[in-house]
Amino acid sequence: MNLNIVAQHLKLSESTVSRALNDYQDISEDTKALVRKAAIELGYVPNPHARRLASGKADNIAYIMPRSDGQFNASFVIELMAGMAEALNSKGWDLSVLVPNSAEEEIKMFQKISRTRYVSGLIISRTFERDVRFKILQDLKIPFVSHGRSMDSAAAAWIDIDNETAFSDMTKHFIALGHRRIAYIGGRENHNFSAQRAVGWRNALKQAGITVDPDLHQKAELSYAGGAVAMQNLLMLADPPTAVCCISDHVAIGATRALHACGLVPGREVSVIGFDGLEIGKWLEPPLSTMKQPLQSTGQQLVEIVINMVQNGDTPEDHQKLYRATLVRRGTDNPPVSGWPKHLSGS
Amino acid sequence: MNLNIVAQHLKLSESTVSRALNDYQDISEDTKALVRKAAIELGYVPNPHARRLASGKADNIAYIMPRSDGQFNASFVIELMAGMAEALNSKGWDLSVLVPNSAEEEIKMFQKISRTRYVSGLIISRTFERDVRFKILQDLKIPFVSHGRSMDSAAAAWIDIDNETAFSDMTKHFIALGHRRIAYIGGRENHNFSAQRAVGWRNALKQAGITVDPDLHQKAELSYAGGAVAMQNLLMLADPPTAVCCISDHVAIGATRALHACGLVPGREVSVIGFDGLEIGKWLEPPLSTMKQPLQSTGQQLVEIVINMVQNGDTPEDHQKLYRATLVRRGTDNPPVSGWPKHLSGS
DNA sequence: GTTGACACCGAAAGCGCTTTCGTTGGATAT
DNA sequence: ATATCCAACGAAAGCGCTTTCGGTGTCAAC
Repeated sequence: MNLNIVAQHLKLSESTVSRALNDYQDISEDTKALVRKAAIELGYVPNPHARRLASGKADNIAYIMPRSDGQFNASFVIELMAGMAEALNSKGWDLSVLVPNSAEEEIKMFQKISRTRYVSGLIISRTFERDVRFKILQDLKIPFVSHGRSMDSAAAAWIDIDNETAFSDMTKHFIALGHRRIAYIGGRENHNFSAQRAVGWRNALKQAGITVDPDLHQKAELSYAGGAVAMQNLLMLADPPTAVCCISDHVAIGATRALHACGLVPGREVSVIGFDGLEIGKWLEPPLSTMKQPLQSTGQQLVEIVINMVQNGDTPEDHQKLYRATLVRRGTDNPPVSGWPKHLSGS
Repeated sequence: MNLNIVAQHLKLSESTVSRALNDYQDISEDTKALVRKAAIELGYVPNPHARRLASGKADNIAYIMPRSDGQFNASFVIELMAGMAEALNSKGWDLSVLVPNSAEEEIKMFQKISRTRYVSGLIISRTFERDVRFKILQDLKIPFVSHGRSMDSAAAAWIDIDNETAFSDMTKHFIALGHRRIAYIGGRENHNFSAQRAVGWRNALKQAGITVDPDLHQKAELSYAGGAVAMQNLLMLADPPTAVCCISDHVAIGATRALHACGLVPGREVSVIGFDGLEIGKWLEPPLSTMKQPLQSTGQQLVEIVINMVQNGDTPEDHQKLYRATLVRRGTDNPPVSGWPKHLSGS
């Protein structure tokens, strides 16, 4: 079942049928209708490879999936991909996933794409504070959009959440509840979002006239274990915090585990707020407070941006969007209690 | 940079270069070496679309990603996909993901694939007890492998865990700890694994001479909320269980939440074991006992099976593998305690 | 009646590769 | 010497589609 057969069946030429299906202007509406009808009846679907070879367009986009290293949030990625696949499918495009094992391998993938053009657009994520990929992709002239900014993303297209404001909001919320010793458990700061979130925390403290104690800034692995270790460090301080801002729900969960281990209750002696809005948080004891980012449609939007860049040659800079995260109070954010820290509360 | 240029550069014909790169037998080793060297130097990478059009082979695999409906385990899917992508990448194949919104849409995708052959093999998951997809894919002659069995998968290729044995093991473990009132929280049984796990639970009870109380068989949504509801139902029984087998870690987490809500401690009054071996379980209070399935390499194996079927025409039935899950004791599986259930323990 | 303009369609040349088949030359057998 | 065979390569026909270009036919305009 190919163009030729459809053409014969209609007693038209292949080229007419092709142009009719692609809605060219020099085909009459009557024949267009005829052709479309016949195509459906015969169950004709164009061969993508032939189409791509002839047109030189790949009509698919690739998503660089972050490697599963506990460093990221799986349900987040799934949600994102589902959004992408859906948006692409409605346009007849494909979604390929690439899973590089290392930064070098990722670059090699880019080069291969640039050679063969077998992928028309790219979506990257997990950006670093300084991220060479932006320059590389720009040099290779591969249309791409990033999920997350970078210091090198000024001329690129991206969607991101306003990390700084989010953690500023989170910290201000703690301050409003009456907290003064407010810690931040972040990542190792090579990831961009990690640095931004630290800034938000720090600024909110400064604005409230609270001195920033460097001991209260923990740098952890972005995992359950990392959160647990960081919280242990905080608890061992001479003057431990009464509230902790966590860079992710995973880290926050690890942190609450460490609290439990010391006989403390999250949200009582030490308040904790995570980030990501994972559903699992609802089902913990006590339920984890968090901040939620609107990722429902993020996947779709990423796709739409790339498609616009590929098809219409849109300027990347015109597609930069910042979203605001919202606080979800569930149970681990409360006013400070008396009797904690113990050594300060008298006998 | 295409075949033609490489050929001119070497003063050979296109066909010779092509066959040399594809390791045909009628090309001398000398020229093969020469061609390969030149290809690397010139940075030649064949155009996948042209290759696919000419050869009629797609050299890519599509994975039908389960829709994100809380019904499945996201990290599981990610892990699987990472394995697939890696295995495919080493062979130069691509991984596409398809996310159907409904069963009908999924069928349509199959039909499109069968028409255009733009995908050479398929990986499906989330099988139902009766699953029409097996017959459909066989009729359409699309090579595929399933992650999970079905009553209709006799002639198909699949990888699965031995659900029945796993839940039999789990139940026997509870019996060995001294439990007699052992409940099972499963799914609605249209999913195949759900039914199999129920059978394992039931058989283990029968073997131990314990009467199977239908009240102890809860059918829940496969989500946190579903687990919570099911546990509430169990707790309201006149004679509640002392141990609960849960179909998934998600359900188990919901169930423990319900226990906490009633002032009970998971692993004390009521023991709980989940299934999947999610890492999150380690970080709960108390840590959730579970059963772990070996999914490290499952993705890779799925891919290898499809590739073998596509390339060598392997018979599907020859690729059916059953894996055994192993118990991971963490904290919520303990012997029954006295004083529970209350009304049976006297005043 | 000739010219233009325009709407509509067909012919044909690719896109870059694979694969069949035919050709060549040299080695071997007779 | 002739016939036979095989290794090694080139020629050429596609794969199924897109896209440019040219060619009709029709109608209004001068």
